[in-house]
Amino acid sequence: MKLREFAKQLGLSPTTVSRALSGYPEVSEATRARVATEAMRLGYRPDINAVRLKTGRAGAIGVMMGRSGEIHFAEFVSGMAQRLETADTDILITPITAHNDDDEIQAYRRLVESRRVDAVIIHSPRPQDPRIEMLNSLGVPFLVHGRSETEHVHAWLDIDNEGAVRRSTEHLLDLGHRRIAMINGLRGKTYSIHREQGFRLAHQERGLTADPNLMVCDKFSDESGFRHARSFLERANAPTAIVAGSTMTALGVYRAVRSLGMTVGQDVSVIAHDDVFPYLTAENMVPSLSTTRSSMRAAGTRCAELALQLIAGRAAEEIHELWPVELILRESTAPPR
Amino acid sequence: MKLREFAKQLGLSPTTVSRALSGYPEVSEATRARVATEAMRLGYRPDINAVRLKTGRAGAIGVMMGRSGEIHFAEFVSGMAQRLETADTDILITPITAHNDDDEIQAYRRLVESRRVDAVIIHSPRPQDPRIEMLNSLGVPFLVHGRSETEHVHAWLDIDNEGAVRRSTEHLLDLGHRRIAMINGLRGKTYSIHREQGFRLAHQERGLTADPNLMVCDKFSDESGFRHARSFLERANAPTAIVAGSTMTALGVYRAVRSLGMTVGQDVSVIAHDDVFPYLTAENMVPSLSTTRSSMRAAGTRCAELALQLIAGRAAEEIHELWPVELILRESTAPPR
DNA sequence: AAGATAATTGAAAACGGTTTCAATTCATTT
DNA sequence: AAATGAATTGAAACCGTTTTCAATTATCTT
Repeated sequence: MKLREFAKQLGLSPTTVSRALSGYPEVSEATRARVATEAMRLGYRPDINAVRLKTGRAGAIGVMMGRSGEIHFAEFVSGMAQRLETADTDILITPITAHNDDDEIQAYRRLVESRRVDAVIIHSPRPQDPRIEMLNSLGVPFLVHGRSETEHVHAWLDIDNEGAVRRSTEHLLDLGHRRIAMINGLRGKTYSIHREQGFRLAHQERGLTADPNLMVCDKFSDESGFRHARSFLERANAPTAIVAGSTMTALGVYRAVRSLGMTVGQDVSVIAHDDVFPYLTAENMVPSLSTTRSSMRAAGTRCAELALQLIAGRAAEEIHELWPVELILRESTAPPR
Repeated sequence: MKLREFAKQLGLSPTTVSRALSGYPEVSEATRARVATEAMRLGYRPDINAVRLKTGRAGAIGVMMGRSGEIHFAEFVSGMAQRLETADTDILITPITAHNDDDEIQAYRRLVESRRVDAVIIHSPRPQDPRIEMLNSLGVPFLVHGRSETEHVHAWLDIDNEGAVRRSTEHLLDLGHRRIAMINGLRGKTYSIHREQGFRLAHQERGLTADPNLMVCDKFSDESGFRHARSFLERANAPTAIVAGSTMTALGVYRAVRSLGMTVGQDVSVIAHDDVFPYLTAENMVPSLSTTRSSMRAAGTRCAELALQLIAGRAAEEIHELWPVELILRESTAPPR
């Protein structure tokens, strides 16, 4: 059903009906109520594409999705959805399939220049991330989930990765551990750099030096956790504690520890960062896993809110949120043997 | 830049430019090439909303996302993206937040009646799923990932859940197990029913009866795997083998087995269904996990393809794909003690 | 009750493309 | 060279809304 037709059935002009449905003030309450009721009854709903064309608003936020099945992705998007369902705003998923930066830039251009989205959210930036300058020059509101060191203005929300790992490492050092390994995230990402910084700082504060041979970067997966932990623990001068990048990594670490006939929380302490996945909880692991915790879902919800604010005109330079991280001690960390 | 302006710069009419870019045959090759080059150079790109309005095609496929962080979701969508990136078709995520069917139906109406999407994909249907009749009556092309028993016509793609569990169970029975437990998926979903059927059939074929006390339904998570396995194994007449719903469930099952001082593959056999997540591989578990395997990402890719075919006009009644499942035996299944 | 003001309503012009139909150009045939 | 048909191009209508501006109706003053 079209507006024309619907308006005629009501004996009103399309103008008035449009105004009534869009909440304009100059329409009488009686009329508005009648229009709303009838729209429901007759099932009239504006063609969103006409609305978008006319208003210039796409009513959608774009999210870039990396090629590799990202474990965080579903939680983040689900969090976004929670905020956006009352905002009549859609979530548009765009795959980043590109192998070179140029292809990636084309993907953004497509989104923005053809007016598919009003704002874009990008993840896991690098310190000098070309995407940020790109989006800036495209003139589209965008939010960075994570941080970058680029001088270009950008709104961002990040968790305190440095503080998180600093605190986990301090905790392990306080327990008496002196050889601590870290299985970090992907090399080059800002969050990995921050985590490494936290790791080093905790050591420095105590006059110690983090051992570069005990630091490694890799993707967050059970398999990489296993492989690296195993390699660490088989060395002559094996670490007595391991800082893992995610609960999934920790899973592999646990496995590696067991596979060598050792016990987590006794022979080796393990602590990890937990993004809070409903299907894998640190508390339930055996032994329960000490973590730094920050909900990925909550980040998604907040990022959606901030993106809406950007669209509404809030300045990017005033949107910088650094979320603290909870330290939760459980059974997997204890003094070294 | 608008079409008018761009066309003027080229000294052509908007008509010709539009045709050149849309690949219509009646435009000379020379002109087409020039238009394409200049579009690239000057950065012209049609406003997608105008195109959508005029052509009536939304250029997007809608995917419903359950509220609870679904572990399968990212992989499925990522698979879809792989197919859709060359089809100039977007993926629209819509949260199903509804607690009652009515809200859910409203969500579909919104998608379809306001022409946001050309097709919809729904997941995990129940045997009598009201969504199917709903989408049918809305007249939108839709694809069901999973199966339903409704008499309403619908296109679907499903894996052979019954066959998968039948084969895993047969395998366990062949090894000599007689008390086998199953930790199934969510109650009421068709896939859970099919799996239960496979479980029962494998028993029946051998003149045995599946024990209803050893069958339970729950969500796929590490935690539920642990809880149920634990409860099974603590019973007087404990099972010697467990069929788990997912690798995540299996993780919990492994944990439960260990927590009771037993060993997977020796005291208890475990087999699970594996949707193939890049961050958690059955092969790497210790002991490596026997599975029935079917790639969720591949399903996403194929569902996207089928959705495009539906949009192109292919009849729903001729789209029914039942995917076989691989049985992969590893170390977690062995004869009972 | 008339005049002024405020509250509602409607007509028509966009928004930026696509597509129908008609006009023009070009190549081919006689 | 004229006639014919094919290949290109363009003018204008239209997709379904929103919004500007003008017109109408209701309410309030005096």
